[in-house]
Amino acid sequence: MPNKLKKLPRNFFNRSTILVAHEILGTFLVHTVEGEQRIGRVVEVEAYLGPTDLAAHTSKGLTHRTRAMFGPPGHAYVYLVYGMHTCMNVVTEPEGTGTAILLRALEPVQNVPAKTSGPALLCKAMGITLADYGRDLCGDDFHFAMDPSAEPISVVERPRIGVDYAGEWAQKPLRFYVEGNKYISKK
DNA sequence: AGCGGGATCCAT
DNA sequence: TGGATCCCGCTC
Repeated sequence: MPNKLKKLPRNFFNRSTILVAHEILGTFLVHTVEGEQRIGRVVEVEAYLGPTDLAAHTSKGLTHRTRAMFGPPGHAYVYLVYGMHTCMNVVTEPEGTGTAILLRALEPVQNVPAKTSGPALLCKAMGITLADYGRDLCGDDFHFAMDPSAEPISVVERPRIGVDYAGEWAQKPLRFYVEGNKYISKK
């Protein structure tokens, strides 16, 4: 268990997406579900760099679905994939930029009832659904927090998963994870 | 109005 | 390796 946690302010997210992707690793996602705090430590993420990034949903421009990803930083962009799974992103950079960070794996910390390795599995385990689309991530019941006394971590950079359709963008090292962590979704 | 595909997961 | 399963975005 971590020591005292300090909630991340909105300006944490209003910075370069790649920087935020690095720095969000090792922080804690806190979600209160039915009065109970579920906590998972972020160990794997991917950066999606906006309309020029052919792997990003915002490369199709502003649509009903991508509205939240073009919204202000520090909010949740949740979407449905393959007709049955939900994935969660954290919106970064100023409103209108269309950048976000996909959560790919958490390390269970507290009140986490199921597997958290994989973007859809972690949503299920943390109780995140499409109802959380566009939700503020700087509130009491849904936020990220850091342990100021935590040891530094080593970050591994790899190509993103499942974006082979994105041409040269598929090769860019925009997947980041905590080196050696047991809960990484894929090798 | 219809069609094809997807930032996944699990069983085979 | 393929099936589940449905919303989105594009085309007709």
